[in-house]
Amino acid sequence: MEFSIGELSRRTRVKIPTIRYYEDMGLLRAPDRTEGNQRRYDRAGLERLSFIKHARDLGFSIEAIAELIVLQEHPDRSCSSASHIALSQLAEVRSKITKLKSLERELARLAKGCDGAGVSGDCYVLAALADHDLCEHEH
Amino acid sequence: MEFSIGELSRRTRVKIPTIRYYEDMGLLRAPDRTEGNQRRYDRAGLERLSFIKHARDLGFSIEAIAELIVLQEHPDRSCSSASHIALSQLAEVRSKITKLKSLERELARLAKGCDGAGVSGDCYVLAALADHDLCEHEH
DNA sequence: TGTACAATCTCTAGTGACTAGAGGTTCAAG
DNA sequence: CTTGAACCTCTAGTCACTAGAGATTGTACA
Repeated sequence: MEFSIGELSRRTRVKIPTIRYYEDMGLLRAPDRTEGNQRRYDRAGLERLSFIKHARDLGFSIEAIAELIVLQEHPDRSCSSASHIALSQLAEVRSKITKLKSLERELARLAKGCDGAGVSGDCYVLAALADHDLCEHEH
Repeated sequence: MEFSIGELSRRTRVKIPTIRYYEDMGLLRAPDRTEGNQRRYDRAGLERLSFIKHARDLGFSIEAIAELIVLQEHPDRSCSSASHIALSQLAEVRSKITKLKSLERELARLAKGCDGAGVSGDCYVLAALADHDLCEHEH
């Protein structure tokens, strides 16, 4: 079973330039080529790219994914760093959520103060941005 | 009252290269210079930069901030676009929160499956990333 | 007034994770 | 054998900065 890069792209929903980018970054092995120099992937390539896609969707960085791939290729090594990577990603996601929630509160308050009907000289959005004291919380 | 760029940076907690970047981007007016070509800011510059910092902290893009500044400088114009900008920023923040919450659930599950004690051949984190069927939800 | 040295200047290049486009070549169906 | 979709490489652009080189200036202290 052999796939062109387009076929691989369709199956994984990863765009073609992104696939080539992952190859450049060393996440994907350079696949075999046709005589005319076009990439031909096999099942292993498909699985590897699915792994990468899945990890990217979960917000892992390219660097973290590279580490995870090394672990995957050495099934005898301790997986403590895999666990560590996942936990720190989780911590990061949680801290982002916390921050965004505070932004949400602030923005909702801001937006409620202005219905867009007046002139900008009276606009609460602009006033609040200019004067931090109008904020309820620090951010 | 005159500030050097360093003093302005200290007061606003915006880094010096970032201040110069905002000037390049047209968010900050080019301030007066000393004879030796160093920037000297006044109160207006400080207030403008505080406005920008505040908006950036709330996640507004440079482009959106530029629009807000135009409105600020024309107090007679309708503020409907200010309201629109704030509302769409709010919508974006909310959609990010939703996405991150779903990632959080998935990552928590992933991390719980591996305590980091085993070898990576048995690692649930790696297995789950390789096989999407092990996920509870689509993402 | 001299001298250190911290602060500032401009400029280029790098970050992460792609995306867009130019200009050329190859594959596969009819 | 022809057509045209798909592929190739390469460069440059995105966003909002950040880092560093190499030169100049401002200021506090002796």
